Amino acid sequence: MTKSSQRFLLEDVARAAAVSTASVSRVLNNAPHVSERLRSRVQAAIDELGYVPHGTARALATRRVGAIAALVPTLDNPIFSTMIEGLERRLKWHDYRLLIATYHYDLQDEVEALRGMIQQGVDGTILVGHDHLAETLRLLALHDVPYLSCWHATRDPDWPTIGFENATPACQLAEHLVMLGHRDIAVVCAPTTSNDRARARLKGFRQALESAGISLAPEHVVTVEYGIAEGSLALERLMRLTPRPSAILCGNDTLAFGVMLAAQKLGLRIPEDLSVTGFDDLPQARFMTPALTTVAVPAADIGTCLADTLVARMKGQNVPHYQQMEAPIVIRGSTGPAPDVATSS
Amino acid sequence: MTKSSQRFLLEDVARAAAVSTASVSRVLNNAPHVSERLRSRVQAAIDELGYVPHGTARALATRRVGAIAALVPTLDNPIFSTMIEGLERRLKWHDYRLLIATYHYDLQDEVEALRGMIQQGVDGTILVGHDHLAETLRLLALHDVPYLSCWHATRDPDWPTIGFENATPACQLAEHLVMLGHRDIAVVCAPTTSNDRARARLKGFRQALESAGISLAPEHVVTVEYGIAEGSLALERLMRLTPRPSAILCGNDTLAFGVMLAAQKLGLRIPEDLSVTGFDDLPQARFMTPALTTVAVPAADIGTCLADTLVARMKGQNVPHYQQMEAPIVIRGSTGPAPDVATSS
DNA sequence: TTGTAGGCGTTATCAT
DNA sequence: ATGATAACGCCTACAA
Repeated sequence: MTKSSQRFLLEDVARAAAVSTASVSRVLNNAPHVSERLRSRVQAAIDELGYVPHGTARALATRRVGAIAALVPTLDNPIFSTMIEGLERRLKWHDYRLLIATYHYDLQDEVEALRGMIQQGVDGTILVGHDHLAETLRLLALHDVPYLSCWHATRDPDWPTIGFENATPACQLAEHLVMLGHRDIAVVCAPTTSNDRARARLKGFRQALESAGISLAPEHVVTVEYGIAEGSLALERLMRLTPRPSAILCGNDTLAFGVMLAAQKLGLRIPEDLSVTGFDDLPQARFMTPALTTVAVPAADIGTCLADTLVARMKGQNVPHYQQMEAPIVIRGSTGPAPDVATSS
Repeated sequence: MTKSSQRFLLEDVARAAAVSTASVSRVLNNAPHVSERLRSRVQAAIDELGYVPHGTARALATRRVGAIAALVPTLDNPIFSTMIEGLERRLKWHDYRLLIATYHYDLQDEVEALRGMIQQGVDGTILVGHDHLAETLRLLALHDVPYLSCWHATRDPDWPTIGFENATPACQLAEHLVMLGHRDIAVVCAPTTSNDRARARLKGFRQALESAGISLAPEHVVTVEYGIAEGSLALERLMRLTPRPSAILCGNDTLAFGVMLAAQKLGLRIPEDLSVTGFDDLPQARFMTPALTTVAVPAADIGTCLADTLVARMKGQNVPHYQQMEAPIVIRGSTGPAPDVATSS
């Protein structure tokens, strides 16, 4: 009934097996040059005592913790939790634990979180996107923590990354609308400060429209926080414009849901009166009525790939600095010919 | 250009400030009995060298890691990622890091994950639900790791918990349907093995119906995996029954979405031809057409409360063994009078 | 108030 | 192949 629930130490195992602590350690880490006789004797002692190695002590001696950190903007966006799922599963497979911190798009918070993780002791770090404070990079370098960024496609020597193009599919979505005859096109996007992905998508939209000779007026770009209700508000604002846009490009699926809802509430038919696009391809996108035209972001695959690549890098293996995954647009029922075209035909 | 990027140690700070390592340590942990003069001198040295304490070494000496583990079934269900969000934010506030592992409703996997966490060294653990293997409890006790369970309302001396009733609101939902005149009621639920929450909900449904004199025949209970498509399949199966059920109780919102979609596809109007209920109150529930009648699960609050309570417990404070939160039913448009009633009136 | 020295539980470098 | 023993980096009695 002692206060400290006497757990056993490596030393106890050594004593029980009548060998040295070094030998126990060797068995534990199945090092070479261990006789089968000794191994089994030690193993028996381990089993009998129910000995569990002390991770912290091991970490101190090894200078390897067995954990990596993931710093993500938020987990409330399913696209990130899906990525984390993939990451965690694969890390577990590699026998690494996952530490998580969120910073809600506040890059200073990201720095603090990173500082905490480094102090905690992590063997590697995953960051989202290309927008970070200089301090972030400095910390990473100072403590030479292996790291990887993701979700963007910027080739930057400072930022090894596993990502996808945000601008390109955004561009394709806009071209798709243009091809359908739309000329009055508006954009609903997430705040672009500290969010290169949102910026890249907006840039893609803009670029495609401009090469089609369509300029995106400031009042045609509405920036709102993430959320269904927010998307609805954005549409209501856009529908007060004259002429009304015939198509809405949304920065993500959730905003698109909000836009579609508001449209229905306004009596607008989709896609006959209004075309809508999203970005992410959340599970429900294909089930909406009509199904949402969007971009399929390989969230789970990115998570898996991040795990494999970071582990390889931590092992000192040479891994590609830049890995790009496909983020194809998927065209569904929420986009259709522009009303004018339909009418005038 | 040495291999090891010379980071500074506490010893270096001591030397730079011309004090003992003990003094530096005292400043670091702002212990009492430190003169202001010494403190500022040490602080200056710390700042100048950019010294960061070595968490692992500190953990070994202190026997306190500054991290807690959360073992959740999955992160692909938004209800859990929302809880994790709340948990992580609050833990950060308490200056704790969060380790995450998922076990996909495989309790043996949960044990393995827990073992990993304990070995890793965590100061506390969060578990979901009341269904666990005996080994889970044994590990927790053996290593006396403070722990908390959540999401259920079972009063069990072994399981301190912060949760809510699953059966009660399920019951209320069923009663609500009965009150609306429904007699042919079916249930679509998630697999109940290793999932006490799903079981409790099913039990609540069943209980309410039975006290209304309605028996839930086996073919009226369809069990499917989590997912929208799965919900749709379940409804298709149920609609082959004669007579067709006039109301569907779903184990969670996602299944309910699937059910509603399939219903629409079959030309059934909701709620005129079919009433549908969910459980969770995901963000989109209120935005569906019609809006979903469901149960509002306080996911984020649970996360916050878990953090506060676990931290208090780790500090040795006396905390309630059992905390219950409200999970009120919210009645919306997806439920309405039974067709027969409407017709016969 | 400040300093000295031993300990936290493993690993890893030497010998043997 | 196995065994001593010195790190690993910090905390904390205990001493001054």
